[in-house]
Amino acid sequence: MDARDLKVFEAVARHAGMNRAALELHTVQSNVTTRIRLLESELGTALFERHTKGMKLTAAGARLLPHAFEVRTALDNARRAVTDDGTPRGPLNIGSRKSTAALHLTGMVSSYIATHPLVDVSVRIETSSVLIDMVLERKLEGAFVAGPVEHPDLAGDVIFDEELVVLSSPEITDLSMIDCERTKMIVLGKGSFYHQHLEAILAQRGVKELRLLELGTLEVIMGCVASGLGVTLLPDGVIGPLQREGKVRTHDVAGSDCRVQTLFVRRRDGFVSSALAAFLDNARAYAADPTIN
Amino acid sequence: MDARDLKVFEAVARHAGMNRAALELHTVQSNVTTRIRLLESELGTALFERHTKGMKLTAAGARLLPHAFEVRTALDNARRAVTDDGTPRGPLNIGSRKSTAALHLTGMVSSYIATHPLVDVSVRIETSSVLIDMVLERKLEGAFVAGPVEHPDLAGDVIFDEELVVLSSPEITDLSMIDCERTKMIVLGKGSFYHQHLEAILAQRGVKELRLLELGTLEVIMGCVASGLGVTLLPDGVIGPLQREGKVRTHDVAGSDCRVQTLFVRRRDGFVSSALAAFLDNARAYAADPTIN
DNA sequence: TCGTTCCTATCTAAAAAAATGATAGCTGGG
DNA sequence: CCCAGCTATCATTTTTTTAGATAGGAACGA
Repeated sequence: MDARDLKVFEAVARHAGMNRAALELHTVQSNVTTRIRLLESELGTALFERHTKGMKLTAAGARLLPHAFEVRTALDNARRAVTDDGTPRGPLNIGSRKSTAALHLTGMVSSYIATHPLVDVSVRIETSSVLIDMVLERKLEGAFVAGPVEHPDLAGDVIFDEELVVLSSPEITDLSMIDCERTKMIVLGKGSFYHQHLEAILAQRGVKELRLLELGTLEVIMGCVASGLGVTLLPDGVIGPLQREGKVRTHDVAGSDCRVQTLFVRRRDGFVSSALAAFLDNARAYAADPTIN
Repeated sequence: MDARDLKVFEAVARHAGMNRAALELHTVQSNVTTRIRLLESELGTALFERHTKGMKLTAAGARLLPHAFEVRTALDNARRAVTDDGTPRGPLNIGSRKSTAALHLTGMVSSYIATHPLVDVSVRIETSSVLIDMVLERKLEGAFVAGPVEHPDLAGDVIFDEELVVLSSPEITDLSMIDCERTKMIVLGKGSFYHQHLEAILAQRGVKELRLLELGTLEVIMGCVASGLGVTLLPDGVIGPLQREGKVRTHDVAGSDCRVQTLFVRRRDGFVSSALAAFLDNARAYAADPTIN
């Protein structure tokens, strides 16, 4: 059994037919027939049931199919490993959930592209579950998603592990002081993790039915909070200056399990290019000290 | 690039020479030379430095080598997947640390071999770290080891998560009553996890310098404890009957972080045979209810 | 210094394997 | 009943792989 045989096998399985497979493989049907027959005789098992309208995987064939994929990706990774000489270069396709992007991506990416000018970075913004699917389908090399993630094919590294705090204008010394009529919940994305948690926290503290205000960037949100337009929920690490200047006030929500972990997930069998490895190093350095730039 | 090429590549890398590789591959040297040359020209990189005394991997070659292994094991797994028709049969090579073996192996294995008569079970008893190495080297399909285990190539499942209790004869109502002169620490293995913990717990409770008594089986240990010969430390799940009959007394050690996790670890890229899958199902069922037999 | 040994590179002819194109045979649907 | 669409098989050509022989370079020891 060889990788070539498995390629043919995979094509036949996918198209459920030798003619169609031959077309894809740029060869002729008789050839495909022979290869499959030889493969079957080598393995001592029928891999397909022959029907007048095409081929159908037998149980043994169905068991083989995922391994055919594995062999293919292993060969693929091998090819890339040779090409990748350790200098980060070429495309880097990653994903991020919206809030992580808003809070940290600029910081991470700007320092990265400065030190690695040969890499073409592309960041796709989606929800965590969409990103996870894209990573599983190998459409992304990895993605920042909300933890925890448990999947046998995924490896996850905790990059950010942040305590969340409620932010308000300095006048609000206690969350119960909030004027429900005039104060809004300010969030990066409607329905996001932060939105849901903020709602839960406020409800728990007797503040109910606040209107929503969705804003796209961290700076605008902070401005609006400072001016008393509403409250928001953010990791305490990103607030820094404004708080020190007394423009906003933080409210601990220690009781409410408000720790958010952001993982970088990638396929375990995926190839870690130099560009990706360097990006992760950079991200971890940034997470350890965001001012590092 | 093909799996065959990688096999040749691997042999040359391993033997650091084409003649020696040719010998292993049952072919001639000229052939090996050609294959390597073709592979290099296909990849566009030199994989070896040619020296008068043999070949030495270049940086690119060194990057390729682990992927060559991966391709080989992927092909290996593919072959096995076809052969393995879902009925557990054939060899099953696993390992276990001593204490897990003493406490649980009989229970797990006896029910397993009863339901899966075609499997040849072999259990190797070693320390956790030795077992982990053996699993990594693919000498074992998996092993019961003490958790936690963190290794990128290993997948671990928690099978047993047990609370430890100190056992004594019924007369000892408090550990401080222990007569240091006459009472011994009874353990399955000198220096084991249980031994070390028992020592620490007793020291913490002011009981010091007990002599050691090492016994091979659980039954003997329980007997000796019941007769007042000494104290021991065991998972609370395995004690059952004797305690209910009032022959031994348990002493909680809640304070001292005495929870022991036993993981079943295996290589992530290893093939999970039907025999192994069935064994793990069986083990989990046993762990959930040890009386299930 | 010379010969021996161990290594890789290269060439040619033979053998093996793979691809092709043509043909036959099967089956279900119009 | 014939046609469309499929797989199996065969003879032929093409490509790839293998074997065997030879050349050349470098280290080692007598």
